Amino acid sequence: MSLRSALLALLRIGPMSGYELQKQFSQSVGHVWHAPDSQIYPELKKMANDGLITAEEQARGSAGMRKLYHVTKAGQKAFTDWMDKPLKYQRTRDAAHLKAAYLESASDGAVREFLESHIEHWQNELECWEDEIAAIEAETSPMLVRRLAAIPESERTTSVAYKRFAYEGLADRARSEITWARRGLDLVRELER
Amino acid sequence: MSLRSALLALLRIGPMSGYELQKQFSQSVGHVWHAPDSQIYPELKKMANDGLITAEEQARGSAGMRKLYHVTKAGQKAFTDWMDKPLKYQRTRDAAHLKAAYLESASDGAVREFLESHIEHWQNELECWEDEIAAIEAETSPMLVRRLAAIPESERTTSVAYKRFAYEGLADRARSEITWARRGLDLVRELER
DNA sequence: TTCACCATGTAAGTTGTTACATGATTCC
DNA sequence: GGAATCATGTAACAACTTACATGGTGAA
Repeated sequence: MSLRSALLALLRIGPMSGYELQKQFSQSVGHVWHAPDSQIYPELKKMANDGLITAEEQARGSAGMRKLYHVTKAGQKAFTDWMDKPLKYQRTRDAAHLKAAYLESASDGAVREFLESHIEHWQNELECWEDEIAAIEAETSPMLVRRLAAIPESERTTSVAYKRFAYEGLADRARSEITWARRGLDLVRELER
Repeated sequence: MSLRSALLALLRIGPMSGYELQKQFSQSVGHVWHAPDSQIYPELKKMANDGLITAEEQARGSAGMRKLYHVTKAGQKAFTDWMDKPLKYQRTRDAAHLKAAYLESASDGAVREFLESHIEHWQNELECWEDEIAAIEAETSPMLVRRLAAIPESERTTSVAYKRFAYEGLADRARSEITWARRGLDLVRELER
């Protein structure tokens, strides 16, 4: 259901094609909720079937085609319903921490490599999110600018504040993972003695 | 592949039935990697087919039955291979932060409820993990005790240290989520003015 | 003309969710 | 005799992954 909500959230900014949505999912929103194109196109079709969006078919050139999706009233409602109803939390499934619990069974080099690549992974994530925060603050994020233009002035502060808040949470998480893995490297050194 | 590795990790402690494994997945390991029984039983069958484990059938009473699963050499290898090869990180899919980014579209009460239930959720998780850490330190965790009895003394410190390290990472994450959501509640108050 | 980008998908397989389904044993 | 717990699954569905498959447009 979250993919659907993420798509609705983007389409509420303005009508978009599957391709444009897909671009967003490989950039901005994609850093919060990832989805490949092979999931996006079928989902859009299903959403159109369910009446949440409508496809406006446009010709491009002589033979090219594209479908611009618009959110319907039912779609708006589906989105605000999702916003207003409590989130269902998934039970934990954390491969890195599962592996960490059995690190005594890994070969010497593998432990260090694991921790170092954990740091690298989360440092990349952190960078993405810090860039997003910077773009939000500077209001250079194209989607945010479009969204802000479409809503009354009174809501703009709130909108920016929550977006920033969301990405800060993700950045916090990344920092926490990095700190943890660094402590792991200290632990390895300690255990070696 | 992580479910398989988690099952192998447990079975390396000693032969167990599907039922016992399932119990572990609803307690200790289940707090790191969740799996329902409907996933465990078929996976055990597949693992037996793949030669990673063997089932020892035991009668209980007159008509009762149970299968004790043992790890084979191939299973041992599969586990250490998983330990030694780098983890593939899943791309981010975080419903709570996705929702947070669009909180300006939620009704007034829903924002607070969302943040409060986020805190509640992560406080529950934190409690589980802190209990696990306490059990690891006191060496009262039955699985850990069994494992420690089966390995040479020299490895015991390492084994305990990594287990503790893993759960501390999860606890850190929970704390980070709680701090974030609390900051969110502050933000709501600020925006109300 | 060729390359980057626009544009839209299908297909097969794996993993995970939710609900259903059944029966034995042990302890009180 | 009844409840908790032991014990093992199936079925239908939803979500996600990986790989494949195709063709148009626009600019250098």
